[in-house]
Amino acid sequence: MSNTTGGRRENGGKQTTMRDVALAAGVGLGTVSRVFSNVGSVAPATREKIEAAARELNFRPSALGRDLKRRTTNNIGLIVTDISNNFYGEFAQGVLATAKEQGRHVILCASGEEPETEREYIDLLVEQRVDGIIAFPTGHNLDSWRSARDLGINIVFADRELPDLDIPSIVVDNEAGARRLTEYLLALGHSRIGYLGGPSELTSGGQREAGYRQAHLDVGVAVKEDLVVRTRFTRDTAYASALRLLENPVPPTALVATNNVLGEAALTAIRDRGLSVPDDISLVMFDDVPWANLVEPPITVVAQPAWQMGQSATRMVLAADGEKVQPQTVKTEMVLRRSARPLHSSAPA
Amino acid sequence: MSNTTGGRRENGGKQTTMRDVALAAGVGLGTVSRVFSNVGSVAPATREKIEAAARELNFRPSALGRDLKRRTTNNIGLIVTDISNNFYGEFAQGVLATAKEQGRHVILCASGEEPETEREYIDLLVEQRVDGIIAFPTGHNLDSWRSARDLGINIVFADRELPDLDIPSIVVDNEAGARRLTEYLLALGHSRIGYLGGPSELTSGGQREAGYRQAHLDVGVAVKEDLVVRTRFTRDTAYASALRLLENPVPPTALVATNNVLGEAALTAIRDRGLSVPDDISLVMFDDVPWANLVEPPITVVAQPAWQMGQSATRMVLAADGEKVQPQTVKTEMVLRRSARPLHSSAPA
DNA sequence: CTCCTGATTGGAAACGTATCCAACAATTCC
DNA sequence: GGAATTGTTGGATACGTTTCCAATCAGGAG
Repeated sequence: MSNTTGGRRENGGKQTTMRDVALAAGVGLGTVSRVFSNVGSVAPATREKIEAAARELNFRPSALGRDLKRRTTNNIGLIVTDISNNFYGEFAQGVLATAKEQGRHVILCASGEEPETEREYIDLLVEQRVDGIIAFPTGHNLDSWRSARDLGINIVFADRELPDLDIPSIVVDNEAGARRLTEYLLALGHSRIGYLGGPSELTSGGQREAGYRQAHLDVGVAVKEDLVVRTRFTRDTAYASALRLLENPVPPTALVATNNVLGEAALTAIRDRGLSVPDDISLVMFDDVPWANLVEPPITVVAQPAWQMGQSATRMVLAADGEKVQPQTVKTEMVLRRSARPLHSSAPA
Repeated sequence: MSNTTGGRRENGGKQTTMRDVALAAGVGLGTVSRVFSNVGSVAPATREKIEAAARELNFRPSALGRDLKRRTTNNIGLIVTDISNNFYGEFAQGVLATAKEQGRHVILCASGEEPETEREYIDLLVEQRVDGIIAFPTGHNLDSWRSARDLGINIVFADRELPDLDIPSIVVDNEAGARRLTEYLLALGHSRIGYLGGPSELTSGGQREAGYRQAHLDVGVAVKEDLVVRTRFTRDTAYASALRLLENPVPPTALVATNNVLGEAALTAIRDRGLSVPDDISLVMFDDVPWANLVEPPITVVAQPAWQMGQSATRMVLAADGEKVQPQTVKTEMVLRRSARPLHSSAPA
C-alpha cells in the first residue's frame, strides 16, 4: 500500500461557513441557515441554489456554532466501569442504538471504578455541556453529581442507586435475582453456599446480598458468615477473594457470584485448586456473558437484559424536559444450565 | 429510596458565564478568561478573587464557547463494529486511557459493519468538528473519508487499510499471524485445513487468507478450495458458514478462524454437530478473548494486542499537526493451548 | 385601486469564549 | 530624573450559528 505520507492535512485555512455559502449563492445568511436547520420556509428555487453552492464548496455545518446558539448539544455522556466487559459493552450497544435514532452522540468514559477518575469525567462532561449523563456510579462524588444535576444536566444512574440525590436510576431486581439463584442451590440440598459479592456500599451489592440472605431465611438455613465475601471488581482481588473462599476449613459446596467478573474469578480459582464444576462445587452467577454458555459445563446464570437497560436509560435521559422520569426496575431471567447439581447425589442436576 | 421525583431540573435559566464572574469579582472579562485558560499572567490576588467568585457562582467554563473560538474541540471519534465484542472493547479501553491523558474526549460509534451507518457517523463526526477519527472502516464510503480528511480531520484506520486514500493505519501482521497458525496445523500433520475468514474486500481478510495459502505453499500441500469459506462477521452468517464447512463431503480435520466471532461460530457449530475439539477436529483462531482460555479445551490463538493498538492509534491521531504519521504494523503473539492435536495420533499435542 | 394576508427574505444581535491591542503601573537601568 | 522594561489589566472583536424583526412581494378580497 502506498499510504506512507500520513494523510494529514494542514488545517490552517478557514473553514467554509454559511456566510460563504450565502455569498456564493447570492442570498442572505439567514436563508442559508433556514435551509440547513430545516426550519421556517424557503422557496424551492432558493433552496436548490443554496444546496448547489454548499455542495460546490463542500460546506458542512458546524455543530459548535449551532450548539452554542441553541444552548444544547445533542451529546450524552456514558460512564461505565470497563467497556471491555461484555455487560457494559452490551449496555453501550443499547445506548448507541437508541441515541442514534434521535441523532444524539455518545461520549464514552471508563471510570475503572475509581472515584477520582469518575470525578474528572463528570467535570469534563459538564464542561462539554452534554444534555445528559448515563452512569454506573462508583458511589462517591455526591457533590459533583449534585452540582451537575443543578446545572440542568439530566442524569440517569444504572445498576446502582445513590441515596439523597433525587436522581432516577435503572436497576434490575437484584434482590429477586440473587434470591432465586440461592433458592435454587438450597433446593438442590446445599447448605454451605459461598457468596462472592461486590462492595456493600453499592446498592446492587447490598440488594444481592439481601436476596442471598432472604433465601436462607425462607428455608431456615443459617448463613455461614465466613462464606460471605465482598470484594472489589478487579480481576486480581476477585481471584484472591475466590481462593480465600475455597480455602475455608470447611469449604462451600456451592457458590454464588454476583457478576461476571466475580464469576470468572471463581471459575478460574476453582479450576486452579483442581476442583471441578459441578462435581466438587456448584457455581451460579449473575450476567449471561458469552463464555457462560461456552465453558464446560455451561453456567447457570441470572441474566440482566443489558442492551434493553441501555435503551431504557437512554430514553430516560432524553425524556422531554419537564417530563417526570420514573426510576425503573427491570426483571432478570434465570437461565438454567449444568453448573449446579444436587448435593449427595451422583447424578447431574 | 426516595428518588421518585425524577431529578430533572428546568433548564430555563441562563447559565453562569465568565462575564458574570467578571462582574462579581470586579474585574474585566479578559482577566477571567486568562485565569481559566491558564494563559498569560494574572496577579495572584486577582486570581484568587476570581476563583472565589467562580466557586460562589458554581461557574463551569463552556467547552462550546472555547472550542468555537479556538477552532478545535479536543474530541476524537471512534468507529468500531460492535463495542460488545471484547476485541473492540479492549481497543476502546486503550483509546480511552490515552485520550484521557491528553484531556481528550471520545465519541463512540458502532457501525455494525454497515456502510450506511458508517457514513452517517462520519457525517456526524465531521459536523461535530472532532479533531480526529479512529475507525475500523467497512471498506466503503471512500468519498466520505476523503472529504473528512480534506476538511482537516486527522484519520487513522485500524485493522484494515483502504487503497488510494493516503490515510495511515495501524494493523497487525495479518499474513504472519495466519501463516503461523496454519503452519502449526500443517506441522501436526493436517492437510485438510478449513479456513473460515472474513470478506476478501477487507485487507485484513485478504492478508490472512494469503498467510493461510503461503503456509500451504511453503510445505507443498495444496489448498482445498472447497474448505476456504469467506463470510460476514455476524453471528448467524458465521455460524451458517461454519456448518457448511463441517458438512463438506470430506470434512476438514482442522480449522482456522480469523477472528473471535468466527471462532465462536466455529466452536458452536462443531459442538452442535456432536464433534469434539481436538479429538475430531483441531481449532485455532485469531483474538485472545477471555473465553478462549476458559473453554475446554482452551483454544490456541494468535493474540492481537488490542489495548496497545488503541493506544497507538490514539497517539497517531493526536500527533502534532505537520508531523508525518507513519502507518504502523504490530506483531501478533501466538498462544499455544490445547485445541489442536496431531493427526493420526491418539495422544494430545 | 387599496388593504390585507401569507410567504419569503436580509440582516442584526446574540450564544460564551479566546486573543489581540492599548493602557497603565511598577520597576529597573543608565 | 528620564527612558525602557516588565507585569497586569480592560475591552473590542471574532468564532459559526440561530432567531427575531422588519421589509418586500404576490395575490386575493373588498
